[in-house]
Amino acid sequence: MTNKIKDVSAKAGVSPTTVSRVLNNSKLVNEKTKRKVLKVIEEMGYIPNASAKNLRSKKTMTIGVIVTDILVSYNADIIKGIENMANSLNYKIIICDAQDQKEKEIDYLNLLYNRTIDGMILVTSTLSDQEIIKIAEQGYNIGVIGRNIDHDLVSCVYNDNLKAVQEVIDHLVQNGHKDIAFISGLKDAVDSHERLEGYMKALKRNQLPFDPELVDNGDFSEYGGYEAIKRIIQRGKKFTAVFAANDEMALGVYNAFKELNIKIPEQIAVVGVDNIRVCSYVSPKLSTVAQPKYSMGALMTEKLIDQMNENKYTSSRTFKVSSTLLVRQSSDHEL
Amino acid sequence: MTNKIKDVSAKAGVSPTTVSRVLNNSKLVNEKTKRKVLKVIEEMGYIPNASAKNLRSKKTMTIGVIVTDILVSYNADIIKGIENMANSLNYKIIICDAQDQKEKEIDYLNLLYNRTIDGMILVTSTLSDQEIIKIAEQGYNIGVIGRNIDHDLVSCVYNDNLKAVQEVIDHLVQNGHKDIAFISGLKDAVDSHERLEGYMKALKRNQLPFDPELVDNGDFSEYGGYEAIKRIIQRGKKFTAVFAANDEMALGVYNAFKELNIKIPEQIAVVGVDNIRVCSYVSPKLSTVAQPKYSMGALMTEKLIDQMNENKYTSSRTFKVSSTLLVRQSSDHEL
DNA sequence: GTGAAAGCGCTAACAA
DNA sequence: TTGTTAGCGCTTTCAC
Repeated sequence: MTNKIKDVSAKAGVSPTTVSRVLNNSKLVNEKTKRKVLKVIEEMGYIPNASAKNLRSKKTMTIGVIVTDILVSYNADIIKGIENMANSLNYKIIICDAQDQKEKEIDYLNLLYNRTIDGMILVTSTLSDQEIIKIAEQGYNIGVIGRNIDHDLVSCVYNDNLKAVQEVIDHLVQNGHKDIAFISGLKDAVDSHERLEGYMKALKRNQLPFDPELVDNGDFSEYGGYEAIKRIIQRGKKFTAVFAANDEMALGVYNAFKELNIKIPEQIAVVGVDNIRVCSYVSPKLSTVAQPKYSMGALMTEKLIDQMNENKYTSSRTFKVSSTLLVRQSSDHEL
Repeated sequence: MTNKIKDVSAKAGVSPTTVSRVLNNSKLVNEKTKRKVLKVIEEMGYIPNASAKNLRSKKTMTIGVIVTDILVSYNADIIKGIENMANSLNYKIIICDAQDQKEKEIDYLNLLYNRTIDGMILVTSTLSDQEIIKIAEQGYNIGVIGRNIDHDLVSCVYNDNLKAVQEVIDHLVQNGHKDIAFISGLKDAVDSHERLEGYMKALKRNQLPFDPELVDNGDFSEYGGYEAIKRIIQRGKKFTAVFAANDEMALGVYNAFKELNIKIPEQIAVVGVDNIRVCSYVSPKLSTVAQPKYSMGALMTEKLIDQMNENKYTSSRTFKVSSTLLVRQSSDHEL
């Protein structure tokens, strides 16, 4: 069988504890002893058993990440940020693809309960604030990306949706647009509420009326955006710009206008959110709001690990990050 | 503290062993006893400790996945296939983003050695065949996606590159092309060799001469493709079609021809490989070779888990999958 | 069908 | 600075 600490300690003429101390970089060990032990470890090709260590130390140095769908590039960018930061702090990550099923999401939380992982990061979860708070109050380390939950035990990194939306509307108004349609996301998504709120506030600030007939919901998919804009068009109201709550739906809007032979941006301006890769490849290039996804993942991870190790209440567990409006061809035209 | 098996067994009036049997669906337990134990578990909200279980049973039900870069959609698709299959077989996956660094890749293999994971899947690894075989011979479960390693202990799922390339060349020849440039990938990538070989074979089969001046290497990036095609153009040879070893490089080819005001597909045909999402959004839509990425990931996972549990030599650990040529606008024009 | 005893390989607590 | 002892919580014998 493989070597154990006992084998190393016997060969090095020290106790298992000393070997353990060397392995864990404890200062409580003489430099000379350390070198001797290290040499034996090298010679024997000894590798510590992680399961035994986990059991005894009650830590696994692993963080779980639940995402709705790995393939969505928004999530992939965040995962990259999480993985990189985790790795640099000696943590591993377990990826959980919930496939848009709340049931699966709840299932994955077992990794937290059965101590497979030390903490969990939820990327745009479908769990309610209350459900998440309850988990945190049971003593589990949990963080959420994309939403602000007001609780000392839940770390959050989220976006300043209001500011982002206002920036978009201001930009469109500056280009002479007065009738701006808005395609919101799923009705019960937190982001959707905030963005709709931002839309209304921004209209007011620009002294423009709010017309509910110019608003509809999509499901964040390309086809959902296509259908939503079709519904808005059918209502017969005039509008010269469309703001979609994400890029996928904005692409659906492109499809609808292509069918109708309406030119973007000459006849209609379109702006999305997320800055997915396709934005720069479609014609015309799609204006969008870019979120610092990688940084959001990295920041969340740093804070969660901090929380796990400090294990104390800090008042600032919540981080609001800003996004950037990228004006491309699809909205770069003055009326 | 949290409940342990002992607490459950005491309350249920049975031995810890029996509780363990219930937990693991052993048949060696009376239906009545089982129900009783289950009821107590439910009441106490008992959750087994995974670390203890891992230590004792010498399994973690976890598979590691090393990818060069999560953000590359080719990898993301494969990961999705792996995650889904693993999950359905009750396994978890740990994602390792090697960020194109061989050093990091080697580092991650420690997860295998220290028993954090039961097996490892390499997605287009930079390790040599010999290095991988050595790991397998040490008794670790390892599988590779994207390459065929001829060894009983290494599971492989890879693509029939030769056939794919021949299909592309045949398609171009059918459309009247006789001078077909080829942009290969990194010189030392296995895929590159195979695709170049396929290119030469296909030319021969169509009785076309092979001109090395129509071949160049890129680094699989968009800009790499741009530079490669520029070099080929500068040599002054005539050609009417370009086959790039992946879509990113094909996009670089688009950029070069746009600069030169040369029309695709009227003046030049372009075909890529991978079927990344952007293909369908650029103008003209890019013809490409689609690999069954999701299935490759799923298949690999199924086979690796099989291998881990059967723990016996099987002669067929190697699976060749076929790809599909998707003819879109960029090559849909007869000369 | 059930249980008692042993121990997976490590580290924490305490003692020296 | 080092070592001894005692378990972490589970499953695996082996016995009944």
